[in-house]
Amino acid sequence: MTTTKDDDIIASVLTAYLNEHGHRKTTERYHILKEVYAMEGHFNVDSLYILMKNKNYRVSRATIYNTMELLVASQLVQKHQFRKGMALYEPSYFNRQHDHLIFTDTNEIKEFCDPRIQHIKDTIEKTFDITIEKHTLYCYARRHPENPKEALS
Amino acid sequence: MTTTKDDDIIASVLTAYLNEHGHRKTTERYHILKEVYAMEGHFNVDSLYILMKNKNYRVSRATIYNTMELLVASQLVQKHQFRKGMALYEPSYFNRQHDHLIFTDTNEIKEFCDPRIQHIKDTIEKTFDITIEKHTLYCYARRHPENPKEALS
DNA sequence: CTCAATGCAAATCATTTGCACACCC
DNA sequence: GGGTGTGCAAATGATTTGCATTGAG
Repeated sequence: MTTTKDDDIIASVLTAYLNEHGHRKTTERYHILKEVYAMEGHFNVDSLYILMKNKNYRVSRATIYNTMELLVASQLVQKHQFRKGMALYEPSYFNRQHDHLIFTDTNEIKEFCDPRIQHIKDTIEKTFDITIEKHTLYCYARRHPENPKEALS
Repeated sequence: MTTTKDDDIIASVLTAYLNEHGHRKTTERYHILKEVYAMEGHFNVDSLYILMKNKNYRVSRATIYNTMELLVASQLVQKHQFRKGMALYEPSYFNRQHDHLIFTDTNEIKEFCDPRIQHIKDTIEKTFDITIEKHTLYCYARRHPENPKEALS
């Protein structure tokens, strides 16, 4: 959920990015950005495509794929590959850095923040003398264990 | 690199798993297991397939895919999706739990162990009252920064 | 003997690409 | 106007699936 003001902010972030990189400011790019930020939770390209088609936007999957790449590059969106198959995306401008807990049986995804991950990254950067550009920490769990008896022990 | 003794150990682990799950102990499964453990570093299905073809094994990609799934299920192998495209695998029986640092420009992959990741997992398990079955922590960095000047600052 | 497992080739499916047209600069 | 970006449809590529055949139990 974003307000009109929020929409203005993210649009200006995109504009800055497009200007800086000499890309055109097409209407499609702004439409996609708006709808991305209207999505709830994590979503895939196809669900966004269907949604926009239903709203009578004239848009193609190809353009959505292209635009998602720009949105990821401009830090407005994060892309995830939690499992095989399609990638999932999430708007990231108003959220602070978080990691993910994936329930493999219900497909639920929960987010968590733990400051210790940053400490680990700091150590790695010093150890290898590099700069970490991004990280992904995915924890996989199951809500309903295959063997309930084992789960109790 | 594995010794003959190591090969016996991993073969017996596979045997135990196949018995326990009522799967047949086919020669292909043991051949694939042996060659998997002879691979250096992380590898993909196709490189394993080519290698086995060159060694004159009669094997198909389909069988390798099926067998890799068994090897992952039996904890003998770990599967990774570091980037889009093909999955990478690594034998895991003789290695202790580690995480990965991926260099996006050189495709190099380094491993590291940090005990704090276990502490994070412990916290998540308590917070959500669940059992984490596995996790992946991938840190992405670049050896040769796009903008060397920025890298210095 | 029987049915799970194999090899092969065709099918799948998310994503990418080629191309003619549209519209941002 | 010129060329980047778009929509559409066809291509791609890793993985999966169907099916006739093989071989483990």
